[in-house]
Amino acid sequence: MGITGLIPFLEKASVKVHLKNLRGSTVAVDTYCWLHKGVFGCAEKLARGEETDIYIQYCLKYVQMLLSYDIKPILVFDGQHLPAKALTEQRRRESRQQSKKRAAELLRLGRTEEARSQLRRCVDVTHEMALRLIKECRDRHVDCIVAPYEADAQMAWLNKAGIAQYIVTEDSDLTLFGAQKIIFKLDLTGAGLLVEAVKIHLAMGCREERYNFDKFRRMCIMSGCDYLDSLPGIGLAKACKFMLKTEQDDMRIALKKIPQYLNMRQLEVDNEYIENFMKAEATFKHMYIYNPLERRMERLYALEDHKTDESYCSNAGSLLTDSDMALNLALGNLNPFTLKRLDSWHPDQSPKQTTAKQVKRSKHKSIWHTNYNAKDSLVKTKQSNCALYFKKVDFVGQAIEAEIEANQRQELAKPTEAEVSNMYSFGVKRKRSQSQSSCHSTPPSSPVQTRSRHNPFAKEAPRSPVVCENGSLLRLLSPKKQSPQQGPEERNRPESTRLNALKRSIFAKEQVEVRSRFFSTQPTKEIESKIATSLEVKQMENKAETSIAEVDKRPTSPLETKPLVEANNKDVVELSSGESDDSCSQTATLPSSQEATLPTKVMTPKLPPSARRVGLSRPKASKRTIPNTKTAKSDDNQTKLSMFGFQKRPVLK
DNA sequence: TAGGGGTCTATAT
DNA sequence: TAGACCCCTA
Repeated sequence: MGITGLIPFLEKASVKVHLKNLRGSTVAVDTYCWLHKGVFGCAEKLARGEETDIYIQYCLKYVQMLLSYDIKPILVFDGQHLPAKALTEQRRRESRQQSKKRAAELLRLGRTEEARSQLRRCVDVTHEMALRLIKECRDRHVDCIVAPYEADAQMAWLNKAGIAQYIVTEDSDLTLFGAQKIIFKLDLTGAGLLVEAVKIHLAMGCREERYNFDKFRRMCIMSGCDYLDSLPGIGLAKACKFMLKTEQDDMRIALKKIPQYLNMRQLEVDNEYIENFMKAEATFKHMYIYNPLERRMERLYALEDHKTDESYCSNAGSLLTDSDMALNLALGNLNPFTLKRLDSWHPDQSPKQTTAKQVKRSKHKSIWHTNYNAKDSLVKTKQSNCALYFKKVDFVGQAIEAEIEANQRQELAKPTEAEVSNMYSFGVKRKRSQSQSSCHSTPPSSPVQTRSRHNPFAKEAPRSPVVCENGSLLRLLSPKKQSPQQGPEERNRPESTRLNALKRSIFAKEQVEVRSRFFSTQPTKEIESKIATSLEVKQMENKAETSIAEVDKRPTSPLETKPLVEANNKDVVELSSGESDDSCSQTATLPSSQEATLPTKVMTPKLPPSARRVGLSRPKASKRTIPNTKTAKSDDNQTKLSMFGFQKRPVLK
């Protein structure tokens, strides 16, 4: 869930970063983010119960990338669910179960594309899958650690202890655990967005001397987090306003002033909300982590350091008294949910000469080494501009010099940033992106600013006039963006809007199926180059239309031309029969007997544009009915909260 | 008009 | 999980 809108909120505390500038450092990685993305690419295989290592390879690509920049990765995995999240997890399991049922139903109706979409939602990342990755990492001498509870707290501790200088994650919650340097949105080109805790006051809009981290954390909790829903009508902006106004450090007193300070007289802050707020704050501060140097569990911050009453820590996990069990959990040898032993690897035992496969091994010192100390996390190396300079990584078992040479050749052959910019710049601007880029406080590191897909954080570069300021080729070609039938209002729109509508209608007529967001096929490049040289919008439409015909004519793979496969009703019944989806102890896969129900790839009949939801507007039927909004919403909120294991919260009168 | 909140989509290959 | 988009409220 995270903190809604936190990453954009932290824009003034953020800066674009590239791994080449982090050489010699250690990075803790929220590995479930990678696993989730990796699983997306092979969800159908997993759902069919087929063997696949696509998700492993996906993660290893990132590991390899970090190593190639001489960065020591520490892969961190989630452990047990916190009691506060048990019901959330149950909800997720139910949701997966629902997706499984829907997939079965859709297959029965022959709507296989939609069924695929549902299948992607019903596959979960299990500890067994994580363990496969851990084993691969062991082969490569890459450190892994399973947190007793949330990986976020574990990574924040690694950062606090000086073991990891940076943290890589997609989850904005991590900022609340006190991590100092967090890299969001790391991509396979090595680019990411660095958020630095020391700059958070800039995002909050207050002077440094009036800022402290507690204010920020409290603001985030107030706006709604994993451990506490927000009060109705309170988001980040209002929470920030309140935290800047109040001088009261005792939140039990301060929170009661929310209605006055925010001029929301109808808001009621009761004692239950205040108690739950205190518990949420304690959860972020005092969650249990595993200290690999001392080989014991401890709290992220000691209770006495923050003068926290232990009674508030009921959601911050509990201490495992069996130290051997705690160690084996941290090593990944135990299933965190069932505590069943799955492996017996131990860092103090000499590594087995297991693998016949040729893998590159890192020679960074392991955090599990008995003589490891935080100073070992910084590896002194010379700077290099070559992104794939393997020499510094000091792998063994490989012809390194030859590889360095090959990689340098490859690096030199890459297009320059300016070339990439030319290839991918379409001049698209969405309203939100504009506002974000306008208040970016840090200058770009490169003299050539790009907006390429490879560098999504690059600012708009001064460049030659673009042909189509109003929409990218992507938007042009996307059949999802078809507008409703043109009416009288449509005719009154500005010319550019009408032209766009016309473009969309052209493509609707052509029934183009666009598969790649990046239009990587050859005909697409032709479209781009044609459009780039055209100055007349009308002319561009004609050319695009021609190009679409080319796209349509492109040879289709045998898989694409497979006839629609009728679903096997018997299997569908089995599929939807509600077998338990216990992600805690089993892989969330469908029985292999259901394989026949999943055709490899089929073309589905297209819905007419009018049958689709255009944009994201809510269907008429689902519009909120104003008079009942507050009561309905607060009821819903209370339900949500009770599912979190907390009591009902204050509602609007 | 700013901001909260609901809904939908992409994520990989 | 984040972001985009849209609708609604104060």
